Amino acid sequence: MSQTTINHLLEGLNDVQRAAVQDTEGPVLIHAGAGSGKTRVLTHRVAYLIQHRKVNPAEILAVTFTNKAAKEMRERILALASGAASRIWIGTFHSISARILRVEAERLGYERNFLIFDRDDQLRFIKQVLRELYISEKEYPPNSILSAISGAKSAFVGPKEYRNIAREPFEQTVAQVYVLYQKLLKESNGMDFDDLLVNPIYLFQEHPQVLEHYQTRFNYLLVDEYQDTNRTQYLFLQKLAARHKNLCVVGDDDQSIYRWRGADIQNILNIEKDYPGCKVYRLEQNYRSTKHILSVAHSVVRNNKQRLPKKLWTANAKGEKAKVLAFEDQIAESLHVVTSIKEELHDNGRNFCDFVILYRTNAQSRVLEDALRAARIPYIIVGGVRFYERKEIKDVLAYLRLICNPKDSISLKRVINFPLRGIGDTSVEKLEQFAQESGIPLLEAAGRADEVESISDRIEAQIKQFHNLIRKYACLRVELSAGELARTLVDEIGILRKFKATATEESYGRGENVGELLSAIDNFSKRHNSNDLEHFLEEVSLITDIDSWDDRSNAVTLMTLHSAKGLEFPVVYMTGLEEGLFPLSRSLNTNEELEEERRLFYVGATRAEERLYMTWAARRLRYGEYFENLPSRFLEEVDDRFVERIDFRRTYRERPYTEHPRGSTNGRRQRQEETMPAYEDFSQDAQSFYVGCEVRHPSFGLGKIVRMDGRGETAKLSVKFYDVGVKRLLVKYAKLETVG
DNA sequence: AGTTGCCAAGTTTTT
DNA sequence: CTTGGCAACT
Repeated sequence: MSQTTINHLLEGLNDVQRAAVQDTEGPVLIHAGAGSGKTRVLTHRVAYLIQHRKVNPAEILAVTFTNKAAKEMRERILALASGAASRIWIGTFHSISARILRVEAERLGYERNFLIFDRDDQLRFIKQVLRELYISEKEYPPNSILSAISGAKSAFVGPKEYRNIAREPFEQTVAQVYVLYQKLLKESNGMDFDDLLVNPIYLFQEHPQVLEHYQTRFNYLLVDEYQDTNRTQYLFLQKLAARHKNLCVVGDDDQSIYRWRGADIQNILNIEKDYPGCKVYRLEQNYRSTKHILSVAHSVVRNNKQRLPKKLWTANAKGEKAKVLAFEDQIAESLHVVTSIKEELHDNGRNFCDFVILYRTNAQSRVLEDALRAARIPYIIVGGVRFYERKEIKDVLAYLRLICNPKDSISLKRVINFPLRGIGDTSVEKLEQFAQESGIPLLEAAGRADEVESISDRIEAQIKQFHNLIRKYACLRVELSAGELARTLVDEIGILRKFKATATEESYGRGENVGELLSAIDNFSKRHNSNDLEHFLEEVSLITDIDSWDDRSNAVTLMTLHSAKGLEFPVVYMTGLEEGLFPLSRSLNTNEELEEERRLFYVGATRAEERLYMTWAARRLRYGEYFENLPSRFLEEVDDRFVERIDFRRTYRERPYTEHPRGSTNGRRQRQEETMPAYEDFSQDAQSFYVGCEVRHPSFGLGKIVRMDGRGETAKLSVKFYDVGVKRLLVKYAKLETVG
């Protein structure tokens, strides 16, 4: 490759970036602050490896956080390097593992056409296990058990180890379920998301020659968003890098926001210990945001104790001060966001796609949507109910999955009576029992329904018909493309006609969704020039909303703060900045959780290039009830040098402090007085409680309010007592007094 | 077997 | 305000 090309690769990089690109051998850790051009470093590094170090592209493995990021990286590398770059493996941990496991599945006792089960399927399995064990779902909620199992897998704790460390009754129950859950998954020839990460490690442990193959195969490893890897992912990388140690990880401890999902911040904090001789680079120049925006982000995140000291800087302009806007309620908030967008469009000549509206929880999107729709502003919403998780979509997919994988009993149970065939729960149970006794998959049992005495002839005929239907399509699969097959199937089971016949707006939408699914499959068939239904199903199970988010369409984007990671927008609205919502009240129990919320704020703020708006509402409708809110503590952590604060609330008459009969006089109380809007009946409260307030209860002792629903004497409080834990109390009845 | 309607519960965040 | 689960209908 010519010298000019190499220079071209290094041109326009700053000194640190250039050094990080050229330092290709051995372990490298790149601390990359928000907007510091880390994607640039990664892509240039890959291109540099190929062009300058003459590395075979097929030896490079690049791991990203989302499929979308993978796609982008591939495009950018292709632009820099030759077409050979298409042979690089780029993907998420999940998609890469799936790709490896497709080849190696049989070594682990799975079939190659194993399926990937999503959360919904996982819950069905858990429920089935609970039923078998006669464990009550009330006592042990399937959701909690699932999170426990998922947590264990993220920490690479298998069923046996889990059983050994399980102490409390809940954990022991989980241990029991865990074993059977895994057994059931395997019998269905399926893996859940976590298995995709765990199984390659088992594979490497049990088959050293396989590990060796992949170690040689992937000579250069690059990992993006390293701060959000978990223990299992760490082990995966460790195994692969053990020989050559050519591991380059890029991350930012301030942007670690997936601790709740098992991400282990130690992975980044300890990498220098784990990889002796590891080179460390710090990208601290930000190219994205104005000085003011960076200062806002920094003022908040600097309050975290668990963090590597650092400060981003930028040569960009100071820009406008960020805005902190207060509103009466969530309606006023969303209306103002719309007004502000219109102003920006008009005054600054922006496009719809320049805006993003961020929020902490998906439930907050509805009001914003309403306001945008009323103003006829086009918007795209990322997240919420995912397309591939909609009922009608999952039903059609369940057919396709069953056709691909006759062992998939979960899918079978989903569709055996959809559309209605008169095969009820009791018949399915009988069939299941028969399958279990004979040790055959459920579908095969369906084919032999005549052997089950207790099933009536009429139902038996229905079951057999269903069985034949699946068999027919299993055969057709060879002749038809995935698209044709799905279309024929949907036609035969007549669900589109059914949706049409129901003629409600809802069923109409469902029909449309199924139509959309069919064209997605068609598209896939064309794009891949293959009739491989399995590949489609795999892609579908690993796809996320952010992956399909189309940033070219000209619309305002709405998404959660979590989804926003890695993206940037000229104008950012961070909404719902209220104590209890952001930071979320559930995160106030431990400092670790609070710090994660703070990092989330940091991620949100650093998405902004030019303008940052932060809004909060004094009252917000939640669970169909209005809640009183205080502004988020994060807003108070920001210095007024960087923000302008505007209160859009109608000014109520000032309420003299003394009107509160028993108002205490500590500092906290006062602060609340300043920020709390005065309401008609507020002065009648015997006492004022607020989240974070310390209280005394005659029998529970001292505690702290962690949540407050409603106000006045009908308010419901969650109080975390230092001795007895969290209790739910009604102000009216509990004899609580404030401490101060 | 399937439909309707009531009640309870719940929301973090997602690969 | 929504969703899911369950019970009591048709």
